[in-house]
Amino acid sequence: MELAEAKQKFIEAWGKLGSEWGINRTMAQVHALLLVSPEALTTEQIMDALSISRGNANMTLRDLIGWGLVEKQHRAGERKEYFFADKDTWNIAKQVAKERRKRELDPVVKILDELSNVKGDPKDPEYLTFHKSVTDINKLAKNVDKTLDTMIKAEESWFWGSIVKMFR
Amino acid sequence: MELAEAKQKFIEAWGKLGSEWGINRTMAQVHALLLVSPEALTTEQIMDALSISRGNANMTLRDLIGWGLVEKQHRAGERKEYFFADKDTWNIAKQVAKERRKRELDPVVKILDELSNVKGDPKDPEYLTFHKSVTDINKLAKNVDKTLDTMIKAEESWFWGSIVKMFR
DNA sequence: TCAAACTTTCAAAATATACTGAAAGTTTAA
DNA sequence: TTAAACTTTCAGTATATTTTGAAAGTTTGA
Repeated sequence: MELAEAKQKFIEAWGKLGSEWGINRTMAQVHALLLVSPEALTTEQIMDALSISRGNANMTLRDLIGWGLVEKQHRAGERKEYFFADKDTWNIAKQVAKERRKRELDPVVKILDELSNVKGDPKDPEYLTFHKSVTDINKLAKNVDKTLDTMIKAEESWFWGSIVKMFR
Repeated sequence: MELAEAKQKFIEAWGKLGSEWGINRTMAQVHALLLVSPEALTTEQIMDALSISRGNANMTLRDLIGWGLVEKQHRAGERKEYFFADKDTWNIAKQVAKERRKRELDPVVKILDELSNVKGDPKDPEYLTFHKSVTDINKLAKNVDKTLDTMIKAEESWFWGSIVKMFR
């Protein structure tokens, strides 16, 4: 397989996985493109490589910066902005975990906490089932939350070392 | 807060979380509705509770059964089918992990394996960056894969016990 | 065998999401 | 201060996803 073809496949696969997990396909593709680029790229280059419009490229890059996955680079004597992706897989994973926890998991945990406190007739099966499901899911969500928090604060070596040993 | 209102909030929250993570909102809502129902429900009851069409209810229930989260119940002397959700949070988490691994993660790992083997000029920075990113992500994906596999095979007590102790 | 009771299918419609491109905005250097 | 070089915005458009609902299919009991 040619390198160019392989890059294309990588970009497609990453875009597909992203979209299946609720991340905009184009955003995942731009990220993939930057991941396989040794040099920082300009908006123009990204537009060309992925056949997307200037507006789309601009918004997507802004989002990626917001996720902490990409950064702008300025070069002396140049007006253009260059974009560069952090290539460290562990940083990427941590960053994604951190953002999704904050944006999506934490708000739900907040609601589940409220709903866990709803009082009702302890003889009413409707209430009992509601209460049990909500508190059980709350416990699970809090566990996931705590796990992600630990992961975010952890050192890379911890992940590649101890978790692998543990899970077997 | 009234029980009815609380149920509604739970259904909404679960639907929102689902859609943010690439799961059809209606599917997550039907699941939530069944989770808080002590008794199995008919298609009609689900249609009414969530204001969805018969077709949608039917397809969504079929999907939920496909995910292993819901099962059909038949009652003696009745033509109607009843639907019931497994209420065990641990089973739900395992089931979702299992399906998403199979449907979405494994296919990507397969592609990454192929791309890891693409050969190129070891002096070409384009190749080197591509190769490093792909192999690094492949390692991470395999780790996640292995972790999920262990989780799927693990006992509930293991999860609630040792993982909680570990992450702190 | 019939028809009532129920389930499934899927083309068309509705809705939600993503993208475009041109205009407006900003920065820089002469 | 001007204008070229570049970035940002967002209303309108396009695309993708989800939902509807009526027709077709199936099952059951008389």
